[in-house]
Amino acid sequence: LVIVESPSKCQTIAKILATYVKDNSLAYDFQVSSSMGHIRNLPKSDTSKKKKENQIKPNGKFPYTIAGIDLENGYQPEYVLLPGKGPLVKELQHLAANAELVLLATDPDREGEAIAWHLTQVLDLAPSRYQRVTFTEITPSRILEAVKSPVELNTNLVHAQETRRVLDRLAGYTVSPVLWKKIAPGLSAGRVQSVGMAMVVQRERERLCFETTPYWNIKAVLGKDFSPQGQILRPGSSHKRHLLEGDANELVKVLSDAEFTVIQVKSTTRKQQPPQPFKTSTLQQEANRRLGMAVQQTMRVAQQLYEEGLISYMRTDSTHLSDDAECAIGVSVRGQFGPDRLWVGSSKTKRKPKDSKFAQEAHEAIRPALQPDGIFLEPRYLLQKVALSDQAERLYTMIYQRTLACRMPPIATNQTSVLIAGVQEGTTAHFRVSGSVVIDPGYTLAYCRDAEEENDEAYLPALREGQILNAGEILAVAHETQPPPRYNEASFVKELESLGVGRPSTYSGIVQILRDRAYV
DNA sequence: CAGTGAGCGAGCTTCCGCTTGACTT
Repeated sequence: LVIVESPSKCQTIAKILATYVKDNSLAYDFQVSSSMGHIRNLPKSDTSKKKKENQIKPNGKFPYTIAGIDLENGYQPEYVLLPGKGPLVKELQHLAANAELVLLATDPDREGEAIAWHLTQVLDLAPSRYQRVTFTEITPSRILEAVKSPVELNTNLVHAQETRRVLDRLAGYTVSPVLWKKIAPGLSAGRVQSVGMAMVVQRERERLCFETTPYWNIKAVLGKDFSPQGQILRPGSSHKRHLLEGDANELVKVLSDAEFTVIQVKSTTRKQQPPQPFKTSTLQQEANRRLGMAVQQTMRVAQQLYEEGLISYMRTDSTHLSDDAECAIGVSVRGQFGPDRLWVGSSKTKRKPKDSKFAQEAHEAIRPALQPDGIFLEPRYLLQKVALSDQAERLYTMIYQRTLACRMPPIATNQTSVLIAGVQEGTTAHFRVSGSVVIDPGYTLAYCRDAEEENDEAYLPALREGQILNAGEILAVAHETQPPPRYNEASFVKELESLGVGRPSTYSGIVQILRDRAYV
């Protein structure tokens, strides 16, 4: 009996194992089943009987209790079956009893290890009756490898999970009742949500104490055929100069008859590396920015795509791609953009996946799923295969394009920066104007950049050093300093992840709690 | 005697993280 967490994996794994049994690589017959995530948890609240017991403390201590945790006895947790899991557990018990050996194949992360341990308890498995096996990809070679080389159940991980669980309850169930009493019933506090809330509060405080300050700088419209709108620089510096209104107007007057000369033209090539494959947090951010989807909506649609066998697992903190996926990317990129557009890079230049230091990497990156022929389904054939909502189609297309782009060359742009001096009666003012032109679109052929990123581009006419420019209009332009922006769902999730707060399966839930309980 | 209303007491809210599908709006 093989037990995994997600039922959608069962059939795939069963099929793979069956082929190995057929060619005698494996000696058992296999049955694959799933736990559907966790099977046990701390009780939501103590039974009234237990509460009464706890009210009278023989040792005279203040009767303080936390549901499901024995405070007097080394914080021993009490576990109960999750509501509704009874029939499933019974079925697993039955299967386990009739199986020669139980392979615990839950996810190779902290929660997965704990689920495996809970299974040993609930299914009453002696150490000789079970083995722990792990794999991060559901491919024939990896599955065979895993089954042939079982590992020890990692009790350190199991303890870590239990500690996490107990601490979360201790904190949440201690602070929340204070809020009911002091503020309003039904409020909540916890290790994750309160940190998220604090982020929002802190940002709002920064905004409140921010003093908007007006400033001016000077724009010079020069030349006949073009109008480079340069920014005036601080004397002897390459930084933009911020002026007071009076000084700005004064300078406009002085410069109105100035002679403008190009004193430096600097051109550099800039390369921008392709992005990393999607993981949950970045998918949520991009779907929010590009498709205008709420975090929760993104996850719902991604779940549909996953169930249709169109994308890999959508709750992941890894940007790793399997070898099979790399091959499929090669086929797609070569087919659509030509063989020279596949960018393997040398071992030095290749961008290594740089995952968050909090990542547990139980799964792959979020990418298109491999079809039976070993390649990705092109977005244009998507609707022929399966009926999908507009949103699902757009999300799949975004994932497909991003996955290809990750293995394509960097985008190269030519950045030109021109320094112009305006001289009048001994006063010299330096202006700078910059432009950028794409010389090699690189990965943007597959995955276009944000409108925001493209805004940086500006056409610049050919200019040479020493060239005299015709003075046109000189303007003082008023600006205001801006407070830091409020979070949106995307930037909020990004910040949570970078702080290591929450997990891929909970990002959307955190947003939901803050909204539903009207904390924000 | 039926209906009304005051007063009282009991029970509930809450954490985080892993999974679906069975529910209702």
